[in-house]
Amino acid sequence: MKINFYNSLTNQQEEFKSIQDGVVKMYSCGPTVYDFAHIGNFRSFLFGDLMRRFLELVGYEVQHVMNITDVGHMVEGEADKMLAAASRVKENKKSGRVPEGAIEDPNDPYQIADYYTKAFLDDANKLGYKVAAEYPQSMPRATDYIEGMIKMIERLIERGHAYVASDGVVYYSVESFPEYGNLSGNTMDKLQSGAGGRVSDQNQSMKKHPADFLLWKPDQKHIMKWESPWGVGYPGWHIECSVMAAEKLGQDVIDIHTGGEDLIFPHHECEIAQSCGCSGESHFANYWVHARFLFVEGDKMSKSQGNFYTARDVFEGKVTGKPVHPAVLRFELIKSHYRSNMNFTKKGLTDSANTVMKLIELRQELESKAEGKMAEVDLSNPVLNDFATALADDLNIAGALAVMHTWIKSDHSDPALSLAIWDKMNSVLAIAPIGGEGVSDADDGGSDDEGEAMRLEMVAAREAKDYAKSDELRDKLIAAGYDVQIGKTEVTIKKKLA
RNA sequence: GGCGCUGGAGCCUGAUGGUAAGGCGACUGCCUGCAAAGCAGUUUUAAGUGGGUUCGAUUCCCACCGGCGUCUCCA
Repeated sequence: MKINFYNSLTNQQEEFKSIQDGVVKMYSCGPTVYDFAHIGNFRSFLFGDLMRRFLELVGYEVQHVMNITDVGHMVEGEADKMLAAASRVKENKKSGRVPEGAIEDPNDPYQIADYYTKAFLDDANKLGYKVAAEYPQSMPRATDYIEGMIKMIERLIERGHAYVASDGVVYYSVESFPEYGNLSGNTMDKLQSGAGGRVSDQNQSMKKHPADFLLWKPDQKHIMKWESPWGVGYPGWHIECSVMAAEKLGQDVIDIHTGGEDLIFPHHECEIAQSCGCSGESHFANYWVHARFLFVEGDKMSKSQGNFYTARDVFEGKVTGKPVHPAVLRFELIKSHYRSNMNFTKKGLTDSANTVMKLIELRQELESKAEGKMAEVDLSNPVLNDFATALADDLNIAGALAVMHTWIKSDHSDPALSLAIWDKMNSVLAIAPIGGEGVSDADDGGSDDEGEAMRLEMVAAREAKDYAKSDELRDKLIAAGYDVQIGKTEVTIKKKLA
């Protein structure tokens, strides 16, 4: 099957070929762990997950690594991120968002990072992020790789790509790497120093070139610091990804590197400069694939706008007023193309809930009809072939979903076959539980005691032909988030997914 | 200003040089005590603007306009 991805490096769709036959090595830039991850973060992460799962569907063995950034990097002119996190944690403890006892000492950055790392893994797991669910060893933490970063910096100095400035700071010399700017288009002559308004002139004076970026900063006072040949201090932001990608994936050139579009410059540009500067190879990753940003109800998501949602905000019902099943959020976040700005809306969420419910019900129906039988199916199956072919076209998810919708409506006279097709599609979509997947099925269509009590009361009322009472109970159940169906003699209720 | 992406019905969107497909929603009917769900049907003047190529352009090309990202915190 011919697979195309849009490569940010060349600004065009390219046919995908892996370096090693049948194996794909991919790296995704992960979260910084000094706050809960938001739905925008997850849109980008889940796009990487979708890509991974698609590649597996078509037969690749995928080695997917995602880092956890737990080093508090210095932000010029602002407080250190970990220090900022410390004060936020103190506030969150007061408000109860961070439970009592979860972080004993908010002034200990390791405890903060550890807490938010666990929270992230928990969210990612619920959302069916395969690496978090099944390969936690492929999620390295930056603080465990300081030694490797120091080695890479030493090698970059040896090879003439880095220098120690007069203030003791180690910088990467962009002029030593003519390819700098190939990914972002921000070549050295075009870079307008400080056009983004984030650079202070002060820190520029020690550099050989304004675009030179930091590799190691000696700083005794920094909240997280390590010994190094250049004094006690901390590493630059970009070096961790170069080091962890090489160490975890075991080679200098990898197949795919993903991330949010904002990471193209400077982060990914700098990663390329570091990795290639160190290895001498012409490429760090052969395919750079970036996800567009997410909007909320047509606006940019921002804390000041009040439309800033973490994944757990959505789960807990802070967006819709009702709890949302993680599978619904996952589906909502992956159902639009990764290179378009998706618009996250309440309506979209309820739409997704309907689709997810429909799929789950179809599977339950197929399962009971199949009576334990399961067919073997592969991509020679026309439905799956159409599904995979759509995704092979730069992850055309809408096309794949169109295939799926058509298939749902089609004839399912061979339930064992349909079940197998369903599971194959779901191995990519991961919106409902199949053996060992990350999404819990605890509340898929079930009901709790309170709902059950109301249901029984309703049945009794109906036997007594007390329709007023029956209707009242029905309204209550609906308000409590149930779908209520009244049959000839029975009443069934189902917890809605969103 | 540079570089890059993007523009379709109420919403999300597929394919496509020749009738623009599907999903959601909405509406109607069957069903129901009434609903819901399900099934059937309806939702027919939907492609930012202006040029160009063409017998014919939503599709290819150019310009413009709008939206978005980036230009040293960032998914």
